[in-house]
Amino acid sequence: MPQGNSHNSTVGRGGKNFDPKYASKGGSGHGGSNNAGSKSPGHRGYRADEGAPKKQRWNADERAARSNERPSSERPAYGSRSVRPENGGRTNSERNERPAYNNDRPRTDRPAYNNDRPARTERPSYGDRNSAPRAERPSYGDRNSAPRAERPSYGDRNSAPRAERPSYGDRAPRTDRPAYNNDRPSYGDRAPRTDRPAYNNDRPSYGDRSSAPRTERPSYGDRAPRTDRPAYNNDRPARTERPSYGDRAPRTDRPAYNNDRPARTERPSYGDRAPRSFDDRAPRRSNDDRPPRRDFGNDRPTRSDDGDSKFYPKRSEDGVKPTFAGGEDVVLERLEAIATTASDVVGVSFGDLGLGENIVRELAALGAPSPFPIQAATIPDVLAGRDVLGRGKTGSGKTIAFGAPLVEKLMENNGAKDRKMARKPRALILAPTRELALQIDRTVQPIARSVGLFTTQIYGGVPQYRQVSALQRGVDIIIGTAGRIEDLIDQGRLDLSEVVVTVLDEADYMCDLGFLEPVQRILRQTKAGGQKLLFSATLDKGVASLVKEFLTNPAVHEVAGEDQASSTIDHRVLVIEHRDKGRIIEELVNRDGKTLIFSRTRAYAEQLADQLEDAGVKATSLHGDLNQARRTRNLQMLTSGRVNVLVATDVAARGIHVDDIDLVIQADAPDEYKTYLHRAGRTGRAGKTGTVVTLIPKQRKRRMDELLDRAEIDASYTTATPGDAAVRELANI
DNA sequence: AAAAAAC
Repeated sequence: MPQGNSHNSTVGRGGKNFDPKYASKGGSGHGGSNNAGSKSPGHRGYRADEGAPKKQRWNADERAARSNERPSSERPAYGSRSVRPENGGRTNSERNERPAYNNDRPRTDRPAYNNDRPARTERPSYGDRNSAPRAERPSYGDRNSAPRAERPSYGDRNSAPRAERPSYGDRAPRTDRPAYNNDRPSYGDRAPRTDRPAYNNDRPSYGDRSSAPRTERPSYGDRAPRTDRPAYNNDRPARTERPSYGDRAPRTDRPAYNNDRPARTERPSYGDRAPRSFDDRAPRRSNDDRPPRRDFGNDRPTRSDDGDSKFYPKRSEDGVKPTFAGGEDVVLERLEAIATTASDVVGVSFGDLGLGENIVRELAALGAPSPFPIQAATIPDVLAGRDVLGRGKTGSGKTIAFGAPLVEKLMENNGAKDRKMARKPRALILAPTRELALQIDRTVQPIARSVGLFTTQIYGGVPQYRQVSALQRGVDIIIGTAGRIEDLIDQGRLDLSEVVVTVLDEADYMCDLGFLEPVQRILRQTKAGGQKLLFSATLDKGVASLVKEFLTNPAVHEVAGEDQASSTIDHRVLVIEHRDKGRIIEELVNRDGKTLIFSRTRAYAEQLADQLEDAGVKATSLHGDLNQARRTRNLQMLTSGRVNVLVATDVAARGIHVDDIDLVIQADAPDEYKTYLHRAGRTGRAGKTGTVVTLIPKQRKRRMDELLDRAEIDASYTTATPGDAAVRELANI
């Protein structure tokens, strides 16, 4: 625990929502010492007095107002930064937290209590499942909404606190802060241990922004090579060729690669290799990813052969080992068989696809009056009970593609009639991140409710008792993330034995190292022979192992003509000096639209958000070092438009939908082309236009070329320095 | 190497 990185920190912070923990930590915490510590010169929290005012700094309006009062000199980024770190966050968080602490307990408790009690009393009476449950569960269901509804009022935590503070004048802040101080100190001590480790890494670098870049670069230097290699490793294993080369060749080469670019320079000498790698790689990778797209027809045979091995289907493929061909064959064939085009869907309605009236009506209310291609392609097969693999580009409507037919199927299976208080869940939707799970529920819940079914979210970072009580009351559809689901299973509070439909969203990612095994364990808990639906914008052979173990004769669907050429996204690459990165980003975000910035690390995301705030830009961050309440809140701030800039790690790369993000900036280039595609897919959704700007140092051009090639993206390269017309032009998009 | 995912 002590070292649990993000989680611990997350939990710790989240603890505020959870009295026991919070108390325990606080108890363990060194309240008094904390204060002292925070005030010590060496501490970030030092200058607590100043820190308080600075916190308010976050609000641009307040800044402006205060600027008169305070010398601008106080705000120096440093001061604020130092403060923020302790808070575990930024000024925002601090502000939010204070209100949060005061409000949070009430909030968390109230929603729960409110929801539970009313619900409970109601339900009994509801013996009438239909009406009653609906009425009630809305409340449950609306746990989200309920809290939301409430929050609005709180809602305005930000504004409220703001308004209050001014009124408080100095004293209020003081009184509050003392309390905060207690927290901070506690964090101070704790933080240093858990959180700070991460921050420490950065800050040293931040401390001096100039230095920060420096520290990062070293990391890049190393990382870049490393990242590449892993990729290479993946491919190579796949390459049967190397085997022919003997194992050594790959090995020897890699060492060279390790040297990174030296290796690359060598490659030139390898002359052949690069081409090979490309040929091989591109084909294979493309096969893996692209094949789905292009290769369906062509490569399938090979793939089928290749696909045998669970983990290295691709690798073995070229090779000649078809031994395990079974699983992959299925995939390949399925892929070829079904490609839906937009024209195929013209005039087709959801009703035509087999969905009932209530669901169709609800979909229309959700803004989906008629099916998108991927939806038209998969819904009939899902309703027919088949296992389905679905690939539709980012923002193409995959959630409804599995969510709507899933609900329809549960309803058909006499779910409503058999419903009972303690019934076990019959459907499970797994997502890689909490935010995505929450987002999926926002779409699926209303659809389910329209036919009298209930959903609940099961994910970590929040107290579990509400989730558990919901399960005890009985729910039909579970939407969540792997960790908490396994946790509740282990506790005997969640039984998946009646789950007859399981969905893996971002299925290829769910097969990545670290996710695969938990997912396998969970799938094994579900009803044998149950229906499985795997969806992703980059669905590839990576799912072969799951397909082989859990799917039967799956139908593979994709949408024809959905390539990058038909995309509504404009891709740009800015070749810059690393030291200019911060300033260039500041210039790029100096615009009206919503901007999502991706960073490779949590620490840099945090630092960059702070930097932008210091530069007068309303920005916030989203990454795993934040507690869940703040994660949710910060994402909501972008959604609501309270801020126009969100700096995030790849936690936001997949699935997250925020309307009208028209610019995605990759402050750090991604390592994998799939990551690029998913990050880029946060813009240009549902046919809208968007721009993706990737910042790279010139020595990364080669890698970037390779990545874009694998992604089948054509991007323009521009060398840029701060103040360049090219940068201003992008900012004026 | 990073990130995510439970407490």
